[in-house]
Amino acid sequence: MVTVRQDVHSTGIPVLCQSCEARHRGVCGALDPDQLVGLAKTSSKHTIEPGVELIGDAETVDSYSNVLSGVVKLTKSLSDGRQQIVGLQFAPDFLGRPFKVESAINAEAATAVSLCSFPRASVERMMRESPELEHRLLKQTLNELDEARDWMVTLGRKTAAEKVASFLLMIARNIDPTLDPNTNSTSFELPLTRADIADFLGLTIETVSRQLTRLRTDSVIRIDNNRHVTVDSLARLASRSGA
Amino acid sequence: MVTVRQDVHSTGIPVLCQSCEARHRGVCGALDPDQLVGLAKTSSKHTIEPGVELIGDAETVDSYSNVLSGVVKLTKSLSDGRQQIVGLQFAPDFLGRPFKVESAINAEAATAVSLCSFPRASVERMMRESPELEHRLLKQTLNELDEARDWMVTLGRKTAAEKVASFLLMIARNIDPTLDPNTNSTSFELPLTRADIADFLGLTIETVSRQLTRLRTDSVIRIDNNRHVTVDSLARLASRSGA
DNA sequence: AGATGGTATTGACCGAAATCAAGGCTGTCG
DNA sequence: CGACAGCCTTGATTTCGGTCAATACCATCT
Repeated sequence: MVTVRQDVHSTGIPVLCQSCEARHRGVCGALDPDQLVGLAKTSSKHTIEPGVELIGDAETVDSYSNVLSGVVKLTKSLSDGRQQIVGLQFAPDFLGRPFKVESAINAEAATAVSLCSFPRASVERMMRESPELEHRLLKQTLNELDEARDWMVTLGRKTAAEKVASFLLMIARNIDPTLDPNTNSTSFELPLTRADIADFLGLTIETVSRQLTRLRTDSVIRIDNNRHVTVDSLARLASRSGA
Repeated sequence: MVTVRQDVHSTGIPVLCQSCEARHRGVCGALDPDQLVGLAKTSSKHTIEPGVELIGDAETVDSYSNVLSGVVKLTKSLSDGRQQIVGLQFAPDFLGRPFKVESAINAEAATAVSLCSFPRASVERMMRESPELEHRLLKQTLNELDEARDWMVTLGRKTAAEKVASFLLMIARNIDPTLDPNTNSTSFELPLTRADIADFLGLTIETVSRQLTRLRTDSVIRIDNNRHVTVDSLARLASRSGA
């Protein structure tokens, strides 16, 4: 028998499913205790290795998930193999496309990822019963739309140097949402390889590499082990991001 | 006293507000008759000239609108003036960003546009009362997100020639939603200038012009008066769009 | 008609990023 | 250990699209 714990997470978000004692804002926060018991019964926690495909292009999607930790990349491809990353999902984002059985996009773990998944049917039933859940989904979707449009500007109008700087800033802000623009130093692990960054920015790996070395030789950032980035001057990084 | 007519439009969409006897799917279809009377009282129809700004960057938005006819372009700009069109709204799209007072984007009439507008407060009240309305908004938002992500692929990974071909196909499909891929000929008025197309595709006007002349000299399309496009071979256009 | 202004086309040239190619670093496995 | 595979960096060269500049087209107004 599954029981539901109702602790409060340090972020203030209720910890709801026993199967995933972690922040869970995307879905659970909108439900009442009875619904939560039902949801907890059908939910399951997964840990996924980097590179594993979560949702294949043109596959039918039979579950929805909350991202509990790690980064998931959403990609689209042209028939000849050219690829574009169209979104990154960080915890506690919701993963899945309501009202459509077929997915036109690919979801893949960029880092190690832990997920809490629910069967499609449970989520859709609960959406019908609980307007508050749909309201939250609408809010997340509107945020994702804003982000997508911001990246359209980056893709369409920024130079390679500006793209890379914008990317680093975006990652820094997502890893540490409390980051304020006045601090001048921060550091984080890059969740993406050079190839992923290139696919995200519409560039080649060589160009990404060259721009990163340029930021390095100009002492804006340092990079250890290809992954660990230290930003020495957030202001200088921002000034190179094309506003 | 305002009365509400409840005819059915030729598209099957109910015609609801007296002030805008036209298709109106975005908002009104989700409301019950009582709500509609309330909405009709506060709604107002506007006709807007090409080039007029509807929502300014960083302005507060105090109304929501349905696009009844024409095309609205949504743009974002960098501080140095570089501009990117991040979306086009065709009838019967809904215009406005719920849950946010400030708009980060600019909306401008690309063609002559007619709108049916509602005060922010009416729409938000009705959203609270009517889950069905929120449901429709969620669906439209998800569709816009899909479109935005499709364009991210175009912006990031397609060549200039593919971008222009993709653009023409997208316009053709929006102007005539019943267009099936087997017909080989269609024609329409371009709703955007060369400058707008360039801003949409992340190119310059010169490049857009050159690609259009190339399609013309290759007899894929014809153009009259800079605006009226006839596609002679939809299949050949599609084969140049990069899939 | 001629003048004006907005919009589109065309050509010559240039430069940023792609492509091609070589080599370095790190970790794993025989 | 050495060989191998992945990932990243760096350099040389090419190319696609941008920039600059001239011209054309068309509508409107005098």
